[in-house]
Amino acid sequence: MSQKVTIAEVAREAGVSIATVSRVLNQREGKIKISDETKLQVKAAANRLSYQADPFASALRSRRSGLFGAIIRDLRDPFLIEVFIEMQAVAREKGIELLLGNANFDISIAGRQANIMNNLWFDGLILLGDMPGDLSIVNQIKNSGKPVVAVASGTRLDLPSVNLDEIAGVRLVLEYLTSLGHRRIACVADPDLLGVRERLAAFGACAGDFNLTLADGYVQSGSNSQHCAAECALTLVRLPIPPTAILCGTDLMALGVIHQLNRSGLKVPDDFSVTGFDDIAEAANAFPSLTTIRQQVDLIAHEALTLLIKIIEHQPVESVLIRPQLVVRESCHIL
Amino acid sequence: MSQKVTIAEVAREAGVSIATVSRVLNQREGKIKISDETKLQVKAAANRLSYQADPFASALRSRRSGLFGAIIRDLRDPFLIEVFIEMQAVAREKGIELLLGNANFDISIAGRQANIMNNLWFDGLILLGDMPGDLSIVNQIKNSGKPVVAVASGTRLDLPSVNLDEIAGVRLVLEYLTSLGHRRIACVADPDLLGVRERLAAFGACAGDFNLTLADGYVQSGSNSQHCAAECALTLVRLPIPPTAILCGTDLMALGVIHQLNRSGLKVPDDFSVTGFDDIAEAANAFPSLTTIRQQVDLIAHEALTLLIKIIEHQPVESVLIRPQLVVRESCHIL
DNA sequence: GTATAATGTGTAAACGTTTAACCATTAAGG
DNA sequence: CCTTAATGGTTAAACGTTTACACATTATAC
Repeated sequence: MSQKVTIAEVAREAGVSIATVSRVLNQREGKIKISDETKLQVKAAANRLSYQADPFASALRSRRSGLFGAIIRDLRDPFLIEVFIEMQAVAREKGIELLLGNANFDISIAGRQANIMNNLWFDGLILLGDMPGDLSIVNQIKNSGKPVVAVASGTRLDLPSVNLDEIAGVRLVLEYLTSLGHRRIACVADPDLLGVRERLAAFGACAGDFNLTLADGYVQSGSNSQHCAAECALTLVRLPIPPTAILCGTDLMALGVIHQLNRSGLKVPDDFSVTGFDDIAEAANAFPSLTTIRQQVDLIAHEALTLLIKIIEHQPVESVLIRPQLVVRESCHIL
Repeated sequence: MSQKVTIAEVAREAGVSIATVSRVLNQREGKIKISDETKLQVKAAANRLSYQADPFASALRSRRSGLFGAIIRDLRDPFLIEVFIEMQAVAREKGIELLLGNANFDISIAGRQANIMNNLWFDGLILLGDMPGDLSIVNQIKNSGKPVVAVASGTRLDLPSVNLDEIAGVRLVLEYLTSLGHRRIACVADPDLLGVRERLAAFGACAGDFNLTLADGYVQSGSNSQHCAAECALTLVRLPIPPTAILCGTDLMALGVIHQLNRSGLKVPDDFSVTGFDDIAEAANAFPSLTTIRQQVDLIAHEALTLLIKIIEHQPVESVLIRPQLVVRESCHIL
């Protein structure tokens, strides 16, 4: 229950002025130098009194809070969570605190209002995962003038962004599957996710290049959950001419597909080859382990934060496209 | 890029004093009344200029930010995530913003420091899931004098808390399993989780009451993930006298066990009955769907926030124990 | 020996609110 | 008609920092 100790008391204790204390503790000695002796004195005093600068006063005066905020589309999405965790680590290294603001915030008007309020606390904002429908939220944020970068949000957002090169990713998968002899390749994806929608589009666009039969019903839509993916899988295997391989829009859906196939007594990869996207942690532990496209989470996190900091410092920036990697595991089989 | 519009400008626009604007916008007219006419005028002016109070100035003066922070043990834990999402919703209803502060924060000293810093932004703190090992962080938080409540953190924390009545939960499961004729019941759990540890203890304590054979190797430990649970399951089925039912410490582990059994060609519930704990979303969608103990997430969220607000208002508080519910689905079978 | 620069520190003015204390004006009470 | 109470405001003092500016002192140059 320690009473508030202010900078003034530290100053008195150290026998210097308030300004000096502030300068020492913030290491912000631009033109101004402070003797090592005083520095030590101040730090000692601050320690003795266990002084903690009041963040509100500090932020009010300096117009910066040292807080970044992430707005995540869906807290239940394991990939986005991985990215967030990594970002938090990277931010911490840089002396920034990354908080998770609104999550699942597309639910209501109330959510949007709160969202705006929220932003004011943050020096910068990260949009994680693509934002729902009408983009009005994104526009509000853009108009607020807060530095912001979009991560894994699809490329059509007109914001500095970090995204996977979706087309390259899809090409990697198709190259691999066709090299195994597959021609009847189906797709299970959630078209609500902008990034995934790009994957879908790429799938359609590349199909020709790889000589694929794109039969009716080969593109199954469902929302990004194991449950929905399972239903899509059922539909696919019941088609008159079922596919031999199933390309899934996310690992989460791929896992759902695999579970459903197992359940139906079908073997992966013997009867069906299955691929994912993202390379979440569970992908490696699944049975069979999942062949997938890895998004390098650490790279994404690093690029995003670097971008955001550049924006804050008014440096020129360019969006970055992350190169995908094919991770071959057990879920695909030669035809 | 709207320039900052201050309360002074709103006051001028509305033709009233700064104080009046503040009062109207905060609805904080304790003894003081404001005519409806002026209220309208002020609100209109604020709207016209799209005024947003500066949160730092406001917090500095009023000593309250309207921000609550949650510190979550593990962002990958689906149950904790559910609780957080629900809490955020409840908080929003009350005009509070709940941010997710440090997550997975047990990783390093650096994390701890940041953690402390962080707390200063918040009016109140929620500890979500139990905190790692040495409790030094918890103690620091306690000493900081910040209002705090612990949620799903086990009961030995000496903080106002909201917890499941673990013993009652275990009894429910055992009652159910024994009523189905099971006597050889094994347990798969992560003893690192305080709450789960209590479940384990309850299991041991109740075993006698239910006439159970608690053979060697019937208690398998692993960390709270599908992967580890799968390994535990393997060990169990290979025992000379394997159990007929497996009680899992969390749904996550139960799912891991089920997947592993499926994989090994064993049938759930025909060959083994399996139960979970928590009732996460996936429990209902699993195959077979999971019989489990439901923790009422909405109730937990509501109680936690109510508790925290009471503490902030210096009202007397008592920890609450949530009554568990048995949810019977398909994963158990009569012996 | 004066002019100029470098170094280290203090003074005081912000930052944009909230809120205690005060002050008119009108209504009610005797 | 004077006093008291209620109503609807205003004024100005915080809140605890950061930081532009001024100011000594000492070092360096010429």
